[in-house]
Amino acid sequence: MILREEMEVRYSSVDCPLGRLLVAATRSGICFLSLGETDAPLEAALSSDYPAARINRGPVSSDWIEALLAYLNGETRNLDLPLDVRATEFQRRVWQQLQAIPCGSTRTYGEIALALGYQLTAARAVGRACATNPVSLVIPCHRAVREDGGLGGYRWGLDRKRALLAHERALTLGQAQASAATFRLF
DNA sequence: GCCAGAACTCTGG
DNA sequence: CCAGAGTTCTGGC
Repeated sequence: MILREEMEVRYSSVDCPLGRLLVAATRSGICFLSLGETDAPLEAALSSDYPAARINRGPVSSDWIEALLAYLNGETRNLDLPLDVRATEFQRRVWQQLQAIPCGSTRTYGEIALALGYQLTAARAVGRACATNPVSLVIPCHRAVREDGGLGGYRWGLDRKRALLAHERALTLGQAQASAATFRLF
């Protein structure tokens, strides 16, 4: 990930249906999100992505955290939160495509490549751009899947990707309550 | 700059 | 079904 000197990052972590959720933000928006079992690896991932930033545990907008939890609890389907992420032009275009995928559906890496005007073979590069998305959930990289029906990969664990897609599918079918109640990993 | 390696996809055996 | 090649981009050296 790109480093920005003198960047001030605060982070906070909470329990959520998928385990631990770490939210990191600058003054202007969310710059990093991670999901895992325990805080330690999530903190390590944060510093690894922002090696030059001044990172401290501290208050993060409760509105943002509430919005994320509401989404994970099936109370809302859209996440429209301010972001503060650095990206190459290509990444920005891919991430924009990801955000255009409606909750409950998916696109293949190849479809995204074509939508951007590239050859189908650019799918691999699209996968790379998805993999380096620093703000999962808000930029829904879990909605990108393989052409052959496979899930592809997920930085925070394929079980979470699978759970997120099942959750969103259920939400779309109007089974929010059922989904919220059964949202689990294994 | 150059290079190896990707969260891919298609082809051929 | 598996191996290999082709495409496009990125991070590290």
